[in-house]
Amino acid sequence: MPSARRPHAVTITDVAREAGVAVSTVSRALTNPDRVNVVTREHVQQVAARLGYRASPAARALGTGRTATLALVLPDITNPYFAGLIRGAERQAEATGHILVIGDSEENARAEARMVERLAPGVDGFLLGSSRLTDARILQFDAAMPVVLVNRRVPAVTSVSPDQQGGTRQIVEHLVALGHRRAIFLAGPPESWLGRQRWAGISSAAKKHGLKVKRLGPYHPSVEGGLLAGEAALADGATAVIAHNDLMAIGALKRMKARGVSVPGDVSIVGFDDIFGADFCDPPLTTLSDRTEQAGRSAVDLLVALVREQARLEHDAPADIVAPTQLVVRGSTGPAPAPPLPTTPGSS
Amino acid sequence: MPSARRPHAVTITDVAREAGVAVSTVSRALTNPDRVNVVTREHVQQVAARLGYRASPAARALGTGRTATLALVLPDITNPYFAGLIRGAERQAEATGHILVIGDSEENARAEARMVERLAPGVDGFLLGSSRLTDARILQFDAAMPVVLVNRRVPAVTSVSPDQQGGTRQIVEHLVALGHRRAIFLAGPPESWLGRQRWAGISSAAKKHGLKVKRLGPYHPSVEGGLLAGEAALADGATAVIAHNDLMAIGALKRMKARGVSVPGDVSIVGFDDIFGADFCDPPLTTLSDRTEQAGRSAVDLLVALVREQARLEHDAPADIVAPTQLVVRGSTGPAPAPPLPTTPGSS
DNA sequence: TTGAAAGCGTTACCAG
DNA sequence: CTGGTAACGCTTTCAA
Repeated sequence: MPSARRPHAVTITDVAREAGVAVSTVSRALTNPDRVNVVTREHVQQVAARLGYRASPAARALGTGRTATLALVLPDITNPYFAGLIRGAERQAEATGHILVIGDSEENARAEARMVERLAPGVDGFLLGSSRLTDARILQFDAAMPVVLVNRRVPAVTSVSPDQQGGTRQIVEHLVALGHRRAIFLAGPPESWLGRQRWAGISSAAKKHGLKVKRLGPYHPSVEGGLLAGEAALADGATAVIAHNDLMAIGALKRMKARGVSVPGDVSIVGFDDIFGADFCDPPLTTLSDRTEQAGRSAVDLLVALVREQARLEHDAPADIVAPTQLVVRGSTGPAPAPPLPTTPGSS
Repeated sequence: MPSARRPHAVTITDVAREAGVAVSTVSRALTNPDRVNVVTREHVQQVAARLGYRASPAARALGTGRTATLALVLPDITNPYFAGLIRGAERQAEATGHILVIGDSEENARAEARMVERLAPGVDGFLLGSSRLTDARILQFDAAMPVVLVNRRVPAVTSVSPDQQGGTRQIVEHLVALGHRRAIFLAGPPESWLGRQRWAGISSAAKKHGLKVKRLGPYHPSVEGGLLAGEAALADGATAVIAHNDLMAIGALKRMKARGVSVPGDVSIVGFDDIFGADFCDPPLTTLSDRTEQAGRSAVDLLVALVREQARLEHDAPADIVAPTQLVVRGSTGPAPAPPLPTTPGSS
């Protein structure tokens, strides 16, 4: 009794037999058309089409060592911020003849490393989005296989990241222009490189402009985290709040609303990412926008190039794309409120 | 000069040599542990671990005909509604030892079919989410490989779908209780089974409750589509609007706001899906909620079972999970406004 | 330009 | 319980 496996529908051998040529000729006619006589080639191609032949990816991978599959690993698939990245990556993967597999690390470095190791044998390379891994671990993976970082930069590793320096400067200048003198930065996970860049950029720009900024956190980079963070921000009493990302900003917004605090009357809020919803929350969110779909496409292109280079044992200098960011000013930021009369010290 | 392929790091042969046993024994020790003597097994496993052995998915797939890979195809990866489905599917895929590949059909039946055909040779089965294909095409795919439908039912095909009949009843009763007498349904794509169910359920419940409902559309199931749809709804003058999904509802909401129409003062709006953002738009959206992450998990479980059945040539009756839905009442629905004094006919 | 045949890494069958 | 050895389907030398 034959084993109950699903046989690969129609194989190259079927095509070869039907076309009256050797399998090697079929292989060539289909993958290296120029290495085959025109009439042979067309004949083979027709037969293949007629029979509905589809090459077995497994067999091809076994022979070539390449799977035509790319992996995209993210800390939180449900964060709308990543939707654009996923779509961009998926489209470009398809355009370059690749399949995209997806992995969620749940904001967890260990899970991310496990995911990479689990996926590694079956893919040609990795797109690591907002990786929570250490630089050392990333370098280690990068040494073993093609890796492109998105939203992260590590020396000597190919990457695509949004310009945080310019972005944070825009934010700070916007707030200063509105008369704010004290701001709070609600920090996300310490593992977030983008978060660290944001804090660094804000601190530096703030110093330059005489804005006092205090960092609170870390908080989980979600609406729930923003709820907590918003509470803490309220207690501090700054007139401007810069959240690690829009999810947190929206959470903070919710909390302000619940507490009867007017945004932007009493406090202004700024986020990062310009995610779905940032334009229709109440008030709409002022936020730093970047083109995630484009980043996804670029990242795939870079990764595909890396895979090819590896196959040829060549090595270009790693590319480092820094994509522009743009502050989208909406209703959540406004002029700083007039400072309250200072309470006499000791009168409490 | 050796070809520049990436060799599969450490193979079963390496392990066999190092452990002093045959490759077949290694294979068994690792995949059918009970078919091997305890001490041999443990020895082999240790050696494999020490060498960092990872089976080649390609080689395994070639031999067994199974890839341990599942595909999830969706009409729009960026619709937040699908985020939960993606996450649920991804988690359960991981839990069952599978890899999840993702495909976006861009609301296009032809693209969806192409995607399925493109992915088919490399996966064990398909999760078709909100498929835009015809029943006939789905049956055709289902005959050729394991398929689980999500958000769609087709006779004899395994599926997981939210209870639209109960859901639409809840919506209609809610509106009727608020005193609405005329409503508009803003339709999505005709290819959407869920959309057709929604219209059917609403019509039927409306008739029962004496609510007049008119259908407008079809519109693209996006915020942009909702903008257009909202305009049309305004022109019609009904007091309640039921949108194909939350994306459209939010678009309609935006348009109302822009037109100075009060929601829910002048018109109430109801959506479907309870997506991210439905709770913080202005006003928050009354919408029919379903558990997408759970649906994703269930769908993967069903698909894995199908794959196993196929391998054993067994065939259970196809499962049809209908998951409960729940109306989440928020600020976008309220009492119907008092009817305006009827204008005298002919006085225009 | 084409054919024959040697892998690629696993699994599964068949002996022993 | 274990070893040897065909497959699995394709690519890629190597010859002709």
